Amino acid sequence: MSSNYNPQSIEKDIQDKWDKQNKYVTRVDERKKYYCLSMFPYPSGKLHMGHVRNYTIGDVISRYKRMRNFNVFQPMGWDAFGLPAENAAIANKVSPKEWTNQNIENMKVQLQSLGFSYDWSKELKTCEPNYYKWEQLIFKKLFDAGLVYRKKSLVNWDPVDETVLANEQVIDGKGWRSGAQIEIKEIDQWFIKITKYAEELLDSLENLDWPENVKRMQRNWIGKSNGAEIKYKIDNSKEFLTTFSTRPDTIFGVSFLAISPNHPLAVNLAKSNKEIYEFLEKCKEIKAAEADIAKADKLGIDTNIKVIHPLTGKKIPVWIGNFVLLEYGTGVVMGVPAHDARDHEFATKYNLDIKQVIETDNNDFPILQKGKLINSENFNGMQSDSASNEIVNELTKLKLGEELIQFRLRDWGVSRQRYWGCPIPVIYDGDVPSVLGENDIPIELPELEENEPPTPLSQNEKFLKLNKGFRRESDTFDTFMDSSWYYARFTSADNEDEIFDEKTKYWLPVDLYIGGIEHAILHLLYSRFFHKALRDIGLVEGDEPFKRLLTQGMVLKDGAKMSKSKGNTVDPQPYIEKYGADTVRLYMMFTSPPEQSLEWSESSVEGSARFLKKVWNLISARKYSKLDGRFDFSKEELALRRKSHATLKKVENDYEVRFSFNTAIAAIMELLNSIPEDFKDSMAPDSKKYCLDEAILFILQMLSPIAPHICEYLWSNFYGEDFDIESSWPEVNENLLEIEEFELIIQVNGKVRGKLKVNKSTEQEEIEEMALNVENVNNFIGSSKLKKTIYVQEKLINFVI
RNA sequence: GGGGAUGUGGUGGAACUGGUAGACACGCUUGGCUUAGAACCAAGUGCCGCAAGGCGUGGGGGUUCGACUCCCUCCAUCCCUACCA
Repeated sequence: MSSNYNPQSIEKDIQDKWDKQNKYVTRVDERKKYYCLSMFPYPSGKLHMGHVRNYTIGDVISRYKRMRNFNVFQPMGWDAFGLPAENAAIANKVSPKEWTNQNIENMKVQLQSLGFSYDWSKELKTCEPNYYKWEQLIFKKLFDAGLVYRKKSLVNWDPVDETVLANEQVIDGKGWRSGAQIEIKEIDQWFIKITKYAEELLDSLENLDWPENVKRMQRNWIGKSNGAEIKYKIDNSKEFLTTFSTRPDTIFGVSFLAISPNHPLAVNLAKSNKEIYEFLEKCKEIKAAEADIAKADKLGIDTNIKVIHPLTGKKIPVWIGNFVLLEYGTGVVMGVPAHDARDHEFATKYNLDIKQVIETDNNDFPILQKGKLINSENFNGMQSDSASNEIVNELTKLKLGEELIQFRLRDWGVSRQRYWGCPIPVIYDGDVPSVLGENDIPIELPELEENEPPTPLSQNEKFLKLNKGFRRESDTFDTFMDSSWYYARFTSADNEDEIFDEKTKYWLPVDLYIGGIEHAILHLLYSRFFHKALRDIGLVEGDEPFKRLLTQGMVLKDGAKMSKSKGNTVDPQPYIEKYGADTVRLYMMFTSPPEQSLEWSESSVEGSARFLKKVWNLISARKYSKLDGRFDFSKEELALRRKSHATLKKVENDYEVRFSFNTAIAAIMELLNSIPEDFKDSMAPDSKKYCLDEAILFILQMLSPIAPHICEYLWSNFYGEDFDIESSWPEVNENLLEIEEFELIIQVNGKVRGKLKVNKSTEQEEIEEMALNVENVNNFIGSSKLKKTIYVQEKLINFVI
């Protein structure tokens, strides 16, 4: 007699068995490899449902691929450096290291209790010298390759705490702890030349098997634009102001130039002009995040400097505008109020000229579309595109401009003024930096004393001070550095002597990368760049790190992304304890398709638990009958077999092509529901038993990637221990899928008025006649004349009257 | 401000290529079982309507024999915006 389904005990047993067998420790072998990677977590404390969703998707695919005889590598590790550890350290008086390691321990136990088939022998933590020494080596190699440089750049400065703040730590322009008005400050920082790879990063998106929306976001972010550089001579000076514009055709509509508050000219003017000085001070109160700058009121101040228009020779005023970014283009914008929305807003506010130079029917400024030029001297009557060419030619002749391709993408600033990060391996002799090489690394992060709060390394004299007046670099790396190459290090994480090895060659690239859509741009772009740079310094092969990408939608709680810092996380633990890991996994996969964002709700967890119970009740007390399948099956028996095979076909497609786990589960539920009662009777004839056995085997195999514990348990009980469910996948018998009848939908004027079972071999004429004779259809057509009849093969017929 | 998504019953969602809207679940209703409850089983369940039928995929408009699906427009929500990860 069967006992009740008790997930807690069987899950523990099955997991112990896997452990004992080292089942998921992976080795290079002759099978086809499949590297399935889920984005490693920041160890924030506990798992939340967003993690569970992400990691269940990865595990389902890994397990499925294993059943299809792939050599699957699925590692897991920790993105262990970062700001929250420092915050926690200050709040709770534990060192960032201790806090992080404790969190890792907790989260690892949770991951293991969910039964994810990770190869833990390759676990890595980015906060260990063992990992970051290689990052320091990479930095040295990038430096030697000419990809690293230093330049001044802006940070949010808290004048009270005397620290640099992350954008997240600035709330309404105030420091989150001190409450002080922040100010934008310029400091020296390290940059990596990602822009050198802009063109390649753009071009090689083409062939990636990534979701179109992610590719689109990356394309827009890189932002290649064709335009021209145009020089405006400063009146009464030999200097020029250079602008970049994608619309040189509107050059006759320029009525002002706007320069960034951080532009050297503006900074210079502020030294002798009190009003400008005050304006710049005011601009410093807006935090250095693009969204904040863009949303701030557009403010400007006239510098009283004029420039000479390169084609008309007219004098044009130069303004300072708080919306102009120094980092993008030249930090100077040519203002064309009639044909640019932002310029229009600015000009209206400050009463600057608005001059129309493109003809349109209505004069609703701004007019953004291209068209025929007016008010443009010799260029009147030309169309925008050819006018742009002609104008650029003219400017080139005058040596006042030239055609230019510009990218929106900016170089990557990797300096952070923090404690809990990878030290940048540099020492200074006075102001002169040298990047340390292989023999001098790792530069280890200094340990903190008991109860010592973490302060930026710049305040740690013991660490900074070296012999003979040398000093260490006090900045640490952006944590995006850590996560930009971990996918490669996983393959050789057990190798202490080399950064990468033979295994790296075997496993890379990642065949499927799974993670949150919020990483669509930064993390994924930095990793793609790193891979190309690592390739060019001879450390890896191939052009791209991630062959295929699956971006899961966010798990929301109270309408916002679930995250520790927002304090709206939902811990899976109580659910695992109440229902078991299989139910939690099943529920997360069933409740919505992976790419969609999902508002957390537990309302139907019960349904998932109920389904597994049904599976248990059907199978736990049965044994496989070992029949050979040579029967003359009845219609009913064939129907069940057809359902089994059709479900298998659908599930294969859902797992492999569509990543649509909710529909796969629904199909398996349907199959289970469709088994007639009399097939389950112990006295049922062998032919029925055979069909039932087939359905049971299929259900267990199809479900096991999602609910591996219960399926493995039931499988060995039903089928026997000698054959592992993980090394088996059934085959679809296409012959069984053939049907001789189909249901015809009959429409009148596009509305369904009847249905009819029709034999597949029936001719169209006969079908029309049969359809017209259906009583309800006849009622609707009555004596009306048929205008048109549309027949869709084996599907539908529509009579238009 | 810019970029990317999403919007379907009371709820999560399905409809894969323009062809039956609401699969599969949750919830709810009724009945069975039970001393009672839980669990389980059976039937029903988009809305309006006694019915015939009509209406219905965020709002408005369009293309089509036919639109959740394509086009235009508006609205709402979420994510990213280079120092949260």
